[in-house]
Amino acid sequence: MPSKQDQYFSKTLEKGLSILNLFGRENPSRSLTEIATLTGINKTSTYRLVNTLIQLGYLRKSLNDKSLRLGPKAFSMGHECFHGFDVFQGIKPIIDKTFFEHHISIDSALIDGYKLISLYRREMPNLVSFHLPLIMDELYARAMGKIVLANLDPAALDSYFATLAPVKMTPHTLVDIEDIKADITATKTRGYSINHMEYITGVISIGAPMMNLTTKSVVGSVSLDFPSKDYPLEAIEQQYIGVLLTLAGEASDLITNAGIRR
Amino acid sequence: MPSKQDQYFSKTLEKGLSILNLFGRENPSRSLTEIATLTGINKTSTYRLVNTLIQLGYLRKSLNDKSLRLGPKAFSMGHECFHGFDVFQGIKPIIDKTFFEHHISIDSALIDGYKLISLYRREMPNLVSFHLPLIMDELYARAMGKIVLANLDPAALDSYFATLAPVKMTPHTLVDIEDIKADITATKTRGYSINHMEYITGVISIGAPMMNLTTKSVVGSVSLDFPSKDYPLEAIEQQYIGVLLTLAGEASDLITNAGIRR
DNA sequence: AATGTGTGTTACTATTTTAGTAACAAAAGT
DNA sequence: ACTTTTGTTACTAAAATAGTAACACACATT
Repeated sequence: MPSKQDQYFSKTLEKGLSILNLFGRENPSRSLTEIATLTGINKTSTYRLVNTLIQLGYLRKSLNDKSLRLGPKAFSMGHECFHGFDVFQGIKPIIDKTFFEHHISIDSALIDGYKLISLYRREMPNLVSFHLPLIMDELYARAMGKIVLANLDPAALDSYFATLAPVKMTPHTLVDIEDIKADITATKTRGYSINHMEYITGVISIGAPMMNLTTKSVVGSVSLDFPSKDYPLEAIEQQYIGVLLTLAGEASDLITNAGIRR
Repeated sequence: MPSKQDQYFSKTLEKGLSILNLFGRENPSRSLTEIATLTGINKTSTYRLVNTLIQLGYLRKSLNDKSLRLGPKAFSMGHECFHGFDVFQGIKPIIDKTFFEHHISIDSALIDGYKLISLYRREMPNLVSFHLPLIMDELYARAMGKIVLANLDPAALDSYFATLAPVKMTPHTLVDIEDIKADITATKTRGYSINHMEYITGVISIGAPMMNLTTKSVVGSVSLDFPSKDYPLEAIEQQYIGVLLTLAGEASDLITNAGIRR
């Protein structure tokens, strides 16, 4: 008898994908028992699913036949899923236009859980060329993260703070939970977020949300990034808030038309 | 009773992944029936799997609730699978080293079926900046493709030719099947492949295989690319075959150590 | 407005697959 | 040599999927 919950939902597929999602740049290699405990799937089923992924080329065993790693098929599928994502193609011209018009560094990202996935970015040479991670955890310390937090519903925000352990990355990073909460509240009323060298010394950013205008929920954000030595915060706020909000509006239109939800 | 074939293989997961693989840059949008016919999965099961992928965020429905597209979760997983693939990280320094030592354009790719997936590339400014596709179908017209074909076992090569419909991309492109077969044979005895403006006018390339030295099977290839106006073919062959084969050897070592198979 | 066609969705069970326990083998660590 | 851990296999109850068929809905044609 099928589960009453949802007959038209495949738990097996969900489990298989959850296994694949355990692998990434931070975790290139995992063992079978590790996978079983992390996913909560029993060992036999884990073995079956992992074996399937191996046979299909999504995973492979290391030479010593122990640890598992991503296989070439995962690489090629990743390729396609990344470049085939139409929003990625759609946001390019929007960001490029603003980039060439105003000559400022721009970044954009989508939410996945409590992480931000870098969508597309353009960088000016005047910015300290920082190798930004493509997956960002530190929502509390980044303009793109703050504006997302400010637009989450209270329940989601609470569960974010429940497990948050802030790390001081620069002298300006806020690490006290109450300070961060106050900052988020201020961000909410302000309508855009400010990151004053809290993530990288010498970089000031302002962020605005990408909203799905139909569901009225935040699905990502955009930011403008400036070298602090050439751009004092006051000057940025005077000159670039309009640019930021226009850009965010265009991005939100794209998101809404594409029907992206969280 | 479980299937006698393999109790430790999940067909459901295989089907779910095959659905996800139908999407990509060439095919950003598909319908349910299209998916069902392409995969050969019956409509109900397709519906279940697609529904699962939607609920998990890997797919989404367009606004008119008809066609399906990749979702943000596919994008983020793609990201991770792409950048988390250790061979991608491993080949970078190898190619970079050769690039800075010899100042030539270099490309590398892995096989997936009868396609080449671009792995990592460095390009010199002197090369006509061609936006190469990241997934390459025209194996017969590219140096990286030819050397792969030359190293396939006869059966695989036959099935490649069985469905091949060559397209003339430049005046030099070989489109007669017999010509192509002869070229592959010549490539095999030569040990490296030559592409003399068959893919892009003005670009000459030489290619060598990335081999898994344990299984003695080809898993990808590397190529050196030159602008034909500065580099006649003879000069390239005199000067760069050694560089190419050294590079291919290093790449093969990497592949073998990583245990990449086809 | 009526009709037909295609597409997505749901209902219903036979059939197949998966979960879970347990046992075993092979490494790895002590 | 012994213990512990990790991967693999056997077995069957329990659960999920496949397949058929019917239905609803939109769109196009008449």
